[in-house]
Amino acid sequence: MKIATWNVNSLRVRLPQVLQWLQAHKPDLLALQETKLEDTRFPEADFQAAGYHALYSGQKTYNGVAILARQQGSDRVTDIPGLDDPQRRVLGATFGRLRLINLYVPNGEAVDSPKYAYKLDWLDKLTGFLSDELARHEQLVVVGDFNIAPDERDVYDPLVWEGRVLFSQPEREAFKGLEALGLCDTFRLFDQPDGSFSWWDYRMRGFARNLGLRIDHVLASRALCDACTGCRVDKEPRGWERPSDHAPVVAQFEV
DNA sequence: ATGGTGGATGCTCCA
Repeated sequence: MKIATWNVNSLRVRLPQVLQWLQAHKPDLLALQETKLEDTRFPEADFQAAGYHALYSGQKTYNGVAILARQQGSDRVTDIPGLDDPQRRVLGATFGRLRLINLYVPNGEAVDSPKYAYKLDWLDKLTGFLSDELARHEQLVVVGDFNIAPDERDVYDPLVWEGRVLFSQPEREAFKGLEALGLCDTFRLFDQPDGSFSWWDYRMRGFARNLGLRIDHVLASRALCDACTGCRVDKEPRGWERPSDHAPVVAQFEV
């Protein structure tokens, strides 16, 4: 089972790239974030033609999540229980025995912003939700744009980023709280090249200089961590013409 | 010098 996550920053713009990537890598599941499309505008027929079922929870202009899957999904969920949030950032579904939760965690803007408080509250509610999901599903995978770089290796310059949004201690503690539930960061189960990132700012030639952060993750329950045979960032699409600012992260499971 | 770049929207917000 190959599972991937990719913040596409507008599916309208990136649709040809997503279709090309699907053809090349043939994942069983691909989770997308920042589709920025209302559900009525979702290009379902294009994905059907490529051999994928689509689940989506979108909104105009901002946010929006989707799951492309080789098999049909069931038990779709689009909200964190107890969190009344019009922003479309959550999409979960069950595929066979495997439960997938796709997240677009709030960015937070800056540590002194109201959006940062919203982010921390969102992560707190998420933790409760995922605790329940873990109790229900032995095979749970939680993927997406977490907008958190978990440790020093995940930022190009830890000193520059210390205390800043995406790398602040409360955010990293929230990430550790997810790990404490029994979710592992599959990327760190394997040796990785230094300077492995999943997002590079469009500005200041960030990608060309590898000034990036690793904020897109594939977390898995214990049973699936034991069955994980690899996890890597596919930097290639970030180098394409008119790219998303994020690269796909791909994990392989022997299930 | 609070920049710089990209996406969607529509005289600006979000990342």
